[in-house]
Amino acid sequence: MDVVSPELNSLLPDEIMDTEAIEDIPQSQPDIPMETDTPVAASENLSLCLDTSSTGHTTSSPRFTLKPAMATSTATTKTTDSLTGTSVTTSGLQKLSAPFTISAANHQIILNKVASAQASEAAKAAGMQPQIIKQDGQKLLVTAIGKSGQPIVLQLPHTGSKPGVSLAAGDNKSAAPQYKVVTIGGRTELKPMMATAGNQLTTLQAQQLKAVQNMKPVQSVAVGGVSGAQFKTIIPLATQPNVQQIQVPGSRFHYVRLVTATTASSTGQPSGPSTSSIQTAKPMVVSTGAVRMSVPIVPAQTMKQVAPKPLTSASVVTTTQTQQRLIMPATPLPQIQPNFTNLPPGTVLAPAPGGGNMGYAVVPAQYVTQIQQSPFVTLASGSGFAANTGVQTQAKLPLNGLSTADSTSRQRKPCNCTKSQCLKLYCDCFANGEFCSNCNCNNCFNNLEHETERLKAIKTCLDRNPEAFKPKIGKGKEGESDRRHSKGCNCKRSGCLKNYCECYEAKIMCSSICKCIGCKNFEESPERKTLMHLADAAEVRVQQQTAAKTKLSSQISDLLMRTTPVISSGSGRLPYTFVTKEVLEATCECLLEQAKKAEQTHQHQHQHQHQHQHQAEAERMILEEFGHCLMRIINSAGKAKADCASINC
DNA sequence: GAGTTTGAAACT
DNA sequence: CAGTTTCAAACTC
Repeated sequence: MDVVSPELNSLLPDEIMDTEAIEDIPQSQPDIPMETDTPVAASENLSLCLDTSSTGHTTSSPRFTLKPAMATSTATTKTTDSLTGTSVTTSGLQKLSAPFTISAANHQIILNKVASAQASEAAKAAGMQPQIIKQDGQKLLVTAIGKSGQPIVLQLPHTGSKPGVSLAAGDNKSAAPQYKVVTIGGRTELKPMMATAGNQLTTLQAQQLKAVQNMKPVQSVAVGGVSGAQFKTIIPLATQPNVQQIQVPGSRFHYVRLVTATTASSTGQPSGPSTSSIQTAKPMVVSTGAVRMSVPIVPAQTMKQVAPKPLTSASVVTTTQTQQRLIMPATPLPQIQPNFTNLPPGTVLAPAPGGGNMGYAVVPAQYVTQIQQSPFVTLASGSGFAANTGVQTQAKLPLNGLSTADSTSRQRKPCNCTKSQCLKLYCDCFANGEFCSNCNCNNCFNNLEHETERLKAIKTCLDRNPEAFKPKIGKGKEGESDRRHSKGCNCKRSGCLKNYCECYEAKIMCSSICKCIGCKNFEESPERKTLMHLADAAEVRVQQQTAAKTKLSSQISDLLMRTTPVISSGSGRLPYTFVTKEVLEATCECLLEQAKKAEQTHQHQHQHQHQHQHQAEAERMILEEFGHCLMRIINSAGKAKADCASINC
């Protein structure tokens, strides 16, 4: 099955198209030629279809396919998955608002991206309907309507549904208050939706259509520095699997991940637990036969488990039907909201503690990793996706030139900010989109407890520089190095050979865009080569020392293994009982001291000596010392045995 | 560990 | 946009 058109493939960001990126996203920030505010083109109307296989509601191996939607179609378009029979029905509004549609055998989600308010107005005038989804199994409609661009999430209960039947607009007879309508602006409403007895979501009420008109075209929630995005990203509330938005930095596309809450009720009844849990998401692996795609989740760091920090106030928006959590602000942030589109890469909305009515906070995706590590939060796992247990690793995207693996395997340095409140780019934590954790900072505001301030700070940074939270190390131009600093350095005194230089620090060479003076950080630079050699030598030395310690440790362990049975046997071989732990430790100290001595001798007197000669000399010295140690042990043992014998006599 | 140097970020 | 100040990390002693 190949449902991905070549044109579509060409539009996809590298992270998606990289067939090797399923588990390992390339380090470099991809060049994504899609950062534009232009209205959505026909080719951009994609349908993400979840192929759930024939097992029905149990999605063990979800597969996603990308389908180009017929943006220009004014009539209802029905797309059928050739493998599963999954169908997606879109209405004529698609002409005006290009939706992202996710469909599955039992789940469907439509994410609208409304091109413009005018388009919505036109839609209303034309009496067009919002997206209609019908599907075997659970129905879900997620649309993007709301006043002042406030997204609204509409959701169908997780009840087994009959095959979908679309109803005509205006059918108000079947009030189905199962749909949770949530606005980013802080209004949380429950609005009845029109649906059939079979819970088929068919249309929106006129007032909701009206809201569509008023929606600002730029209201994307999670945007990797994309200004003026035309998308609306909506998070469904109560369905299995859940959906969490995904933003590929720099990409115009918004992706969603389907996640499942552990306790999500399959009957659509409200669930009890008040504790919040945001389901861990997995990279969506899109398989279309010839094309494999993974949908990256977090652009910067590995997300292991998604779980919100313990909250001091209402932090969970729980729908009346299920325990879905909406990760969106619950209160209006008029002065900030418009800049949701410019939030750091992968920004999601997460619960904010102590916020009173402010139920949710805007959190860069990287923060989620920290949030989820909270011990207070249980990880929701569910039946939607198989293998949903335990720690999960999300797709990895670069963080300032470092792959996620790099950035996560390496413990982040704690910051020491004193005056910036960790809300300026001076603070590495803040700049990297992370909460401060185990830092040495003073008066830190880079935490959920100061969400409002942090949000403003993010806005300020983005106002100043829309790319502020984008990785600084990205791909260079064609023909140039794969990695280079996006702005270039401006060094004057360091020669770009110290960590003051951002290029050098990122282990890349300066490029033509650098404005440095006296740069020595270029390919043929002798100074740079010397530094590299020194660094290599240091690394080799560390490796050797590690190997020596390992070897010695192994030998000691071996020795203990041999002697212990003798000691415990009480066989009368008294001398061996002297090889006690204390004796061994003393012996090891002697050997280590000898090794240090050999090293010092080499450094001070024989630096010209070849490496292998030095090693041999060091080994000789250590072995000699070992021999001395053994002799002392044997002598002591012999003496003790003699003493013992004399006592026994 | 204290003090200095450095260059990015922030400010004017 | 350029010059200056602020800031925190890198570096030195």
